[in-house]
Amino acid sequence: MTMGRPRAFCTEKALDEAMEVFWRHGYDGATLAMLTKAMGIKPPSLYAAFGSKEGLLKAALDRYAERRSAHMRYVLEGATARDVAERFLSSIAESHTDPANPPGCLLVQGGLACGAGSENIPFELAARRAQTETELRGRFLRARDEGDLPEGSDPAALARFLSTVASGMGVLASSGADREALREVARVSLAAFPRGRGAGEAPA
Amino acid sequence: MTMGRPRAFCTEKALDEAMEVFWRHGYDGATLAMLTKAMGIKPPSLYAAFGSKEGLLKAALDRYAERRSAHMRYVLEGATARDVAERFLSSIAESHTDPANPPGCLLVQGGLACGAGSENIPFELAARRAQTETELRGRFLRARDEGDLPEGSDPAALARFLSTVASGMGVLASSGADREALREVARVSLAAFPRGRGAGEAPA
DNA sequence: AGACTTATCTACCACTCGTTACAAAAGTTG
DNA sequence: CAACTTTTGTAACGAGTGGTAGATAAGTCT
Repeated sequence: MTMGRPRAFCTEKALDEAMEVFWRHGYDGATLAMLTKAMGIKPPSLYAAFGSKEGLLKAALDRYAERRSAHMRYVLEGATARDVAERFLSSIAESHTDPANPPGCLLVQGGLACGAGSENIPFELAARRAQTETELRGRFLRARDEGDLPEGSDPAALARFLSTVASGMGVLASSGADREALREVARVSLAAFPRGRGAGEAPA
Repeated sequence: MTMGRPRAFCTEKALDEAMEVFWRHGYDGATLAMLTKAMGIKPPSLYAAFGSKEGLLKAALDRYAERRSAHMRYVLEGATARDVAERFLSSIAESHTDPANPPGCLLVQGGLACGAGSENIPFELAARRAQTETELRGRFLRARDEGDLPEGSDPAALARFLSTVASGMGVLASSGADREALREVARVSLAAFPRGRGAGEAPA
């Protein structure tokens, strides 16, 4: 098919390894030496395939989003706004403590602050985090139109609240909190969420 | 008084400048060049006074905790558990968007993930974050004993929830969210908090 | 004054960073 | 086969990293 010497490594497997390194050490903390070792390739192969360290991160972020999209679709398919919130928080509690990955969220661990020369990385990550909030807001706007949220509810505020709690759970998981701790936070958070179309009841 | 040549810079002023650099760029992202320039001193003075880059961070963290202690004392003096929660979230919304400081929380911005040679930094920051949760938990345990929380309430879970939301607000502020956005999150979060000793009402 | 103690500055250390020439290797195409 | 195209490994690039000698300056002590 394609001409020239064929690539000796699997791009997707390599991206998975790179993702793990960025996840565990952050963008600045992840060195080319770590990345190339984990990916099992040498620097020239990395640069030929991804352009730069930043290009590699973006490719890894794309793959991360791709992985998450199935979960997010399931979350948004919740019958009611409250179902959606419950699914969202539960899925976060599980995924952020999945032993197959570093703890927390790549979009948070990747880097909230970076050094000289990578100042744009935090923006990139923030933009990807905002994506989730946008999806939730859209779903909650629909829920309000469907009469699925009480009158006084603010769909945008609820979406931002959930997304903020998710970020907080990322920080918590990154500190070594176990799955049960995250589930507890999810449970308490859900009490802030309006029930059906009426008023709430006894929160925890 | 003390013998030898007197120090030509003010330790506390220098620490404030260093704090700002760590806050804005994270531990790994903050280079000695940035730090010495901001502090207005040369590397040997820095090392004589603080021992190492890590020593400087810890000194800055101590100063950060000192600054916050007054706010935290005010928060814990709230009459009821709900007052405490309200004061806590409000104070976080204000302080994390204080234009006098970089956005967010130093204990989050400082570094959730670090590179080789500074793997212990995230632990240090996590330990300091846990301090706040511990203080809240202590206050809520007292509140329960005073009959200030409903029967089924879990003081530890509530403390962890608030501390998690605070971390999330740090991430949000770091993404450029304005003060009003954080206040909104605080308001919604408070709906998860039990009212008085009875059941809750219509949340937002 | 002179001995002593501590801080400051200039210059530099060994090392690591992200990135890239260059040539050899491994394929496809005529 | 030879021409072409792309990938791979070795080795290195300049720039910047955290950290430090060693000399000098600026004070206090006897």
